[in-house]
Amino acid sequence: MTRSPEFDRSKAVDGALRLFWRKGYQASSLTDLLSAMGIGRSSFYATFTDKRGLFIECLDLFAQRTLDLLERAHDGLSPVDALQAFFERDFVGARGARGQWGCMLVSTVLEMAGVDDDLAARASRHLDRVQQLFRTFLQDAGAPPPLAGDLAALLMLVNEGVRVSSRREPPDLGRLQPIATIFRLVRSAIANPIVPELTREITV
Amino acid sequence: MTRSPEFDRSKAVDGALRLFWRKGYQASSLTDLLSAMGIGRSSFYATFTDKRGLFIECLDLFAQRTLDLLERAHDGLSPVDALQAFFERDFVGARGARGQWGCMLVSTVLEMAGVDDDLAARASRHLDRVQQLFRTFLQDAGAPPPLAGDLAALLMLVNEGVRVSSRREPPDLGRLQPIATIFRLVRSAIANPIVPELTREITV
DNA sequence: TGCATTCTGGACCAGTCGGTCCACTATGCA
DNA sequence: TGCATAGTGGACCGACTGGTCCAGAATGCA
Repeated sequence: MTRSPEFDRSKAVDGALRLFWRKGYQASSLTDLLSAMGIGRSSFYATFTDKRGLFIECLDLFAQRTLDLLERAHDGLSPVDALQAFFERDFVGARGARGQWGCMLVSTVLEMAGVDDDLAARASRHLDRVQQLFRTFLQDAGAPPPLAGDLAALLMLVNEGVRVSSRREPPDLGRLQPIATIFRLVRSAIANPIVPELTREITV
Repeated sequence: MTRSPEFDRSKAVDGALRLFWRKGYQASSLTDLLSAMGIGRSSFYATFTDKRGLFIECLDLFAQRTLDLLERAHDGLSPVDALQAFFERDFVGARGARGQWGCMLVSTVLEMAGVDDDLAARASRHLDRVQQLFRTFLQDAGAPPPLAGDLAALLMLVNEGVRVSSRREPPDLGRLQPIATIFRLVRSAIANPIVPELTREITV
């Protein structure tokens, strides 16, 4: 056992994560990755198995950070306020970084579905965990379980949409408006009983 | 002027569109494209400029078809019913084709943002046109213009989310539920005045 | 100091990419 | 029938892909 403990592994992973996040899997060439990580080719293959293996590590890390972010928003805010803050962060938070790059989980589902289904499924499972957290928050806010489930599924759709939308130019502040709208509707749905005559049978 | 009028150009474009739609731009290799189009390499470059040029043609065609689909749904249905039918179609319509492949415009925004920004912007502009159509429908349904604009933006977010979600397995029928939920809320918002105390300042 | 060990820059590999080119085929007209 | 022309299969190209390999640099220990 000699020689220094190599380079800073977690720093390298972080650099890779940022590149994958911004450009996706296929468009991130190994050469790009190496310079983003600040390491050489051999160090790369000595430390990680694959480009694909590294991607999986980044994907899992991204998911964990997202869950942490959401849970941390819960401190000091009411459940629904925390959710709304989480959604708004995608547009205004940390300009130039997470605010513009959308959600790596969503991008991965879209990029890899039909190309590498295992990767797509992995990202999809992470999204399910996020949706579960939405559901918990909504129940904490007083929504009865079935309604909480419905609204959580709806919020996940909106979330996926937000992440797509945040990649469209320009990062207009007006894009915050639909988030305000959906949360107005959600608060109203929790506060008021449903109005049955406005529902409509699903036509299949 | 001799020789037959080459192959069936529009059939070839259609084959390419289906491949691009399913696998995205980068993952569709030229070899895949040629076999999907049923033509040879030289015929390809004699007829189209580029892989990229063909992609643009397919993207525009896809957008036009989407707009047509939406307008055609307006025949015989109320504006909001037409919108809801359009959304539901993404999950149940034409199983195995449009039902599973999401929206090429949305996928393109995500895949190309930061990689080929011109393509991403082109897809984004098409999405704007779709959103305008949403707005028109909502105004036809009696929503005052500002509300119609808000709801159209929200529906576009949900639409983008739906297209992402439709690529996640399994194509569970339960995924229809959030669509029913959002349209219940939308109908309610059009029918009832807003409840001001439920709104909340946007925190920037 | 000198050895053993670990790490790394960069040459190198086969495979694939999008794109070009040309010899050949199939056709319509004289 | 034979020529001119339009269309095409497939060999070929340089560039780049992800991945391997090895010679040599850098280190800790004796």
